[in-house]
Amino acid sequence: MYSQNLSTFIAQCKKNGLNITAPRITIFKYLQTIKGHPSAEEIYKAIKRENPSISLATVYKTLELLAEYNVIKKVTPLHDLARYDANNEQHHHLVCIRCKKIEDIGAEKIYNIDIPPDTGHNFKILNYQVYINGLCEVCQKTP
Amino acid sequence: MYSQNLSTFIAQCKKNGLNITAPRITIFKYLQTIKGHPSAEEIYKAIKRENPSISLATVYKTLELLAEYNVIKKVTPLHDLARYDANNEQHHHLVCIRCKKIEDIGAEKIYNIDIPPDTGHNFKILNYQVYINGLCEVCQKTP
DNA sequence: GTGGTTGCAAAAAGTTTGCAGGCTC
DNA sequence: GAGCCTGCAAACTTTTTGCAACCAC
Repeated sequence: MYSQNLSTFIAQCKKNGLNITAPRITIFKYLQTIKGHPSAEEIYKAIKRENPSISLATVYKTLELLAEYNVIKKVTPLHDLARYDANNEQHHHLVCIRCKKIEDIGAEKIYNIDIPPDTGHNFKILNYQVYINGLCEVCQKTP
Repeated sequence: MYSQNLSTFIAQCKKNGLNITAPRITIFKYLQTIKGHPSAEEIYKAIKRENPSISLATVYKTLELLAEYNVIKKVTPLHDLARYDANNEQHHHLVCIRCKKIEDIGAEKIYNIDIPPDTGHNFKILNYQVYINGLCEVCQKTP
């Protein structure tokens, strides 16, 4: 699977006016190497071996910053906190990136989704959900 | 959109050996009424008007319990905390429900997904991600 | 009456912030 | 050298836990 290399990363940082610093390089290299999607805490623990003086706050700040400039991706479609839903039919979600509102969209609206029986990871599929990110009606109107 | 009614809810609770109590009814009714997907805090604030003695801890406990028995749905495919990813190509995710590991799956593996231009919510679509829940190779083998 | 459930308060877990010192450019 | 960035510590937010009192069955 493709993941950008170090020089691309450096170029992206420069383009956005971000300094190239040891913590940033270390964090990026770790993300690039590791399979899966570590949490800030996991990243912190792992890179502490290589750079013992690094702080957890820096890891958080760096990750947020890089994600903000789209240099890395923050994998949390639902923002900060857990949310609950009395609708336990199969359905998907429209997530407003500005006001964080979540609306349901019926499964019947998204048709023809082909999930391959073999994902190439020996993964046993139980169910799936589609998260559509965008702007809700209200946020489209307010600039 | 369909959402189960009160008698179904009561039946489901009984089936699972859960007592029918005032907080549970209140929480369920609120979830059933409200559009969107409130957080525990939002639910707490809203139902406090109707039942001022309710506590936030009870709301958390109730929601977790109901979600555990699949009476309601917890909308947080990524579990507890934020996760990060150096792969900023379009891709989707395999989420192991047991060990919480997340693996990437290339967008090319999921073909033919038809997101309707009009979702029926006047929502402006920017992008979307598919979360596939299931069991990873390791967790399939360990009982 | 029994056991499950609640409310309270305290603790834990995760994340953000302010600031002085240090590093990149 | 200027300004961005880091590390530290403290604060804050979200969630969990322990326990005595209470309520559903």
